[in-house]
This record gives sequence, structure tokens and C-alpha cells, in this order.
Amino acid sequence: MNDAARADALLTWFAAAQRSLPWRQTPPDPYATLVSELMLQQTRVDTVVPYFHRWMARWPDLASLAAATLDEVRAAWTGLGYYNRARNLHRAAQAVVARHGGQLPADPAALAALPGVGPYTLGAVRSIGFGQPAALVDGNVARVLSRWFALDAPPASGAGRRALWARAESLLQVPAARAAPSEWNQGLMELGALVCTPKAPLCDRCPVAPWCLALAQGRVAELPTRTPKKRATPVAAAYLLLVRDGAVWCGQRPERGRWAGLWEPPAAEGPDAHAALARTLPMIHDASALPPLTHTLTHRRYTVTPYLLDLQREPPDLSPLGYTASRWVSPDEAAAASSGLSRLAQKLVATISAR
DNA sequence: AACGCGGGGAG
DNA sequence: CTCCCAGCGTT
Repeated sequence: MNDAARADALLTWFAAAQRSLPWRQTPPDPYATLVSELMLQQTRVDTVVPYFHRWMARWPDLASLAAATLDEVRAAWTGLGYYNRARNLHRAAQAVVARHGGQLPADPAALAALPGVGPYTLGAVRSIGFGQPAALVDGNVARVLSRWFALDAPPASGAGRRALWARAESLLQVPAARAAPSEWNQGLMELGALVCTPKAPLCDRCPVAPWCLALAQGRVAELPTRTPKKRATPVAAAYLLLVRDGAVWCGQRPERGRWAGLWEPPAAEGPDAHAALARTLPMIHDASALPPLTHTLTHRRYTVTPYLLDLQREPPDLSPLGYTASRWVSPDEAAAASSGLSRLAQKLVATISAR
């Protein structure tokens, strides 16, 4: 039968071709699975690996993570992006300690109730962490299944999402897949990462090419259907770098929103950023403007003008700008992986020592 | 359903 | 440059 042969082909390929990744352990560790899956949300494997090693060395279990402070947790996340994930993981650890005795629950409803655990992560923790026959759909699986079955609905659409999850559930009913849900799901994702890539997929090396409808129809390049994406919004911003003894005066951003809880030199956005900053920090009029630099996020493209001032007096109060705390940050500290500064702020502080 | 949320690697 | 990555929470 088609389904059985295809399942065998993928599982055989995965057994031989899978990458050696630190969270692929036998026996599986549900906590390690949770950590890796939170880190891997919208983030590539190669980026996550060093963060995962540092994380597991520092917090080897949920109890130790729950006992850490949010600032420590967030500092360990510095550079990974999507910082709300760090907050979610920390809160999840505290919830597991409070409600489940420090052991991750195997019950799907209890898992789904944890912060940061959505449909994908639920399927991943269930199948990879606990060996349960649970389906999952991520960006890789969406691409693989869209091609296998020549699905025309955009994966991001409601209809596309429903179709993909239905296929994923259905495939998992094949006995070989159901007997090895961890390997099956990881095999689908590994195939998407290594063979069934977004551009220039390696169809001549694909273990399931004989069963690929898109390949048979010559439509591999046009599937999955792409959804038109929004352009990044241009944003102007001004940062005031107040320097004393080589250190820079930084504030901690609020818990909500962009770069939540991270540190940066005081800043304002918009065409009137300089004026807005001057209302709270009038000393900016004595500062010298440095050459602008750009920093691109997924949805925003920043053009930042840094203003530099050697400060002899006491540093100003930053709370009127919305910062919840403030401290001096040395260039060495800012450059460290666990500085708690956004990448943009790290760039800015680096411009000072480069002068 | 639509939007906000980082940063980096590949082509 | 563009695209997109082991997505989720909020509105």
C-alpha cells in the first residue's frame, strides 16, 4: 500500500540521515524537549544549539528553572529573539512546580495549558518527549505535506491549516508511523530542513519522491502557495548614549511589547524622536550626532541616529520614557551573550568603543 | 482572522 | 536585497 511504503521510506531515511542534535536523547527527556521546542519556535536549529547547551547546563530541570529570576532567564535568552518565549518558559516551569510536582505532565490538556505551548509545541512535546501518537505541523511539515499532496490552500490560511493538520493526523494512523511518532514527526521536519527545502529542493535525493504529487505534476517550485507578505515599516529612532568612565547609561524596557524587559540606552521613535527625547533628556542638545545605522526586524526597518554625550554629572531618571529600571553598562558587559541588551542596543554600545 | 514579536542564515 | 525559520498570545 502507498501509505505504508511511504512511511517506511521516510522512517528508514530518517534513521540514517538525521542530524545529531543535543535534544535528541534516549530515553527522551520531556523537559529537554520543552526547552528545545520553545527555543526552536521560528528559530533555526543551528542558532538554537549553543543556547540549548548553556540553558541545560545552568537549569537542568524544571525546579531549578522555576527558582531562577525572570531577569536571569531573559539574560540567557539574549540574542535568540521573540523574548516572550523566555517569559513563557519560565512561567511554565513555575506552573509545573506548583501544579504537577515539578514533573512535566503527560496529559495533553495539562500540557496545552502551559504558557508558550500551542498546537505545534503540544504535538512536539507529546510525540518527542512522551512518545505519544500526536501529530504536529510546523513550517517544515507544512511545506512537505503541501508538496506530497499538492495542496493549493496557503498554509497560513484557515483552510490550509485545517487541511494540513488533517493530513498530518491521517498519516500518523499508518501503523509504522503510529508505532514511532517521535521518529515520524522528526522525520517529516528533518526532510523539510534537509531535502524538501523552500528553494531548490533536492528531489533527486528525496526518499519519498515516488509518492510526491507535486513532483509528478511539476509543481514543486510553486508549492506551498505563498501568501503575500507585508513590507517592513520604516521607523526612525534616536538613541542617547550617555557615557561616563566608558560605561553607557541604560534603561530596562517594559514587560510588554518589543524587546520586553531588555536593556538599551534611552530612545524614542518617530520623525520627532530627537524632540521627544529632548523633552525628558534636555542634555541631548549638547550631544553630538553619530552616523545613522540601520537595524531590520521582521516587520520594521529602523534607521537609528545615535547621539553621544560624555556625562560628568549624575545620570538622569529614565522612568518618564517608560523604562522600569536603569544602570550603567560597560562595553564588555554589553557585548556578552547574557547582557540582556537587544541586538540593536549592543550594536549601539559597540559604536562607542569603536570610536 | 489579523497582528506583533528578533535575529540570522541562505540564495 | 528577499525569504523564512521545529509558532504563540492577544485583540
